[in-house]
Amino acid sequence: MHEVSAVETALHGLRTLIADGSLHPGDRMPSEGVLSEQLGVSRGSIREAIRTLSALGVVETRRGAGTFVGELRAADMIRTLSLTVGLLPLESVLELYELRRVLEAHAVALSAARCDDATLATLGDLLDRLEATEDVDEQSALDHEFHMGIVRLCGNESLGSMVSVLRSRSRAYPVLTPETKRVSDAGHRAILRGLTSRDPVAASVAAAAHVTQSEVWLRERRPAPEAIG
Amino acid sequence: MHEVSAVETALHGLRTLIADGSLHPGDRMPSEGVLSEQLGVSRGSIREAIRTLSALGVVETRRGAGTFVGELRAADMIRTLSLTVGLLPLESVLELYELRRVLEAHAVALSAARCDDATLATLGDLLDRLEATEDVDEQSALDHEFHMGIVRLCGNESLGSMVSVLRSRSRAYPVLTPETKRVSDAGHRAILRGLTSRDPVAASVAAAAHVTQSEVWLRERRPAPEAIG
DNA sequence: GCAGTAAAACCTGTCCTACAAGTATGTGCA
DNA sequence: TGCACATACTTGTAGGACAGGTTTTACTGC
Repeated sequence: MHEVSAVETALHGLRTLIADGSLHPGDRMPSEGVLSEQLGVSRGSIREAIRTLSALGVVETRRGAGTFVGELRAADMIRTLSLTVGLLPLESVLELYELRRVLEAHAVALSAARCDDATLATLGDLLDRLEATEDVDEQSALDHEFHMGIVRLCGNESLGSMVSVLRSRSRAYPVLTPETKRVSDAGHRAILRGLTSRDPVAASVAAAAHVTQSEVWLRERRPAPEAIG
Repeated sequence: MHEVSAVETALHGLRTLIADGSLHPGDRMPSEGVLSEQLGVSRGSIREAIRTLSALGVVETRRGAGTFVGELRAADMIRTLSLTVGLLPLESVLELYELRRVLEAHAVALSAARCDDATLATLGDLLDRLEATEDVDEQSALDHEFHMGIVRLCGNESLGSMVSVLRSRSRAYPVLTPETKRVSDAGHRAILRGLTSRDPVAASVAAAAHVTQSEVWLRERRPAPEAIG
């Protein structure tokens, strides 16, 4: 057998502190110096373990104040994927379109049963502006706002977070041209009609078709990706 | 504005090396000492940045040999979530059941159109053994093997990885009793029938029902979770 | 007594050095 | 050619030191 590394020891210790209820969401963890002594590893190893948990959305460190246990919500942990999806090759992005299609369609179906008139009006305004503008950046921003505004209504934060991650990567590829934009605009209206008539199936089908259309455009054109902020 | 931290500098530098094509999947990265000099930060900061990327499944470190760029597949990055789902409270787990139901049902539908007779025979053997044994640990292992054996066939690694993550957490809750196991066994047979008849809809519906059944049992009993390895 | 301020204690962020331990490389001998 | 060994290189870990934040404490002036 091979020796257990110091960082693994630290990681296990920190995980246990959270898992066994010694630390609750929002609590401040013991300082790095104290943890170093308690777990019997150097402060550097403690810091590397904390970095790992921080990258995964489990803890959050504030300089000078301490390291705090996160809210331990699934949405937060899923969100951490957004830092890495930007490194995936086009092949993987196309693979993720299948996840996005299924999840976004489901989310829209849920939202169709929950949205109110005020929200529908807001979404309609977004589409009006989206159809009016010719600025590509503004189009992308409005498109994202429209879709995420719907997904946020679905009542499942994890689902919304996952869709957000999947969408963030797709946004890096500019597939909208004057011609494709007309089709895209029509797709948006179809989704909104489904929501307005509180028809989950119609809205869901329209969303799935919309995602699939984007995927087809991406497969056809395979443009170079733009950097993600 | 606030100064950019050293670790952020290192993280950005490493990310750029991968994103701009200087480093390809499988390549060995420059040593920590070289990176430290090139990016102008200490070796400790380089190590923390590498830890972050390692936690997110982007790079892989082998002691004495070096740090290597991962395969940059979405499935690998999704898999990193499995280290943290064990920390989620029951409330979040129930939220994730919705994702699992949608994704697993979709995966099973895809598998129904792709599976061959040999695989079906293997899956049938698994169910025979699952129905025969009374050992809880073996039941859990066989159940997992059956489900993942199906999901792996779906042809989308990301989807399979995501379902695997979602299932790993559910497995920590022992909801199987002699009574519920009979229902569970029947559910497994229904899924297998759908696969055998190459009927994606039947298989998908059976899978969704199976997941929902597990969720209902969990909501009713709310047992204490068992530690995940 | 109270408010405000200054000091002290504390915490994370960073860099440095040193060494242990694992891996790959190259060299020389048989 | 093939094997054994020494060497260089790489990651893993520990410890010390200080900078730059935040929180707490204590003190001063009113």
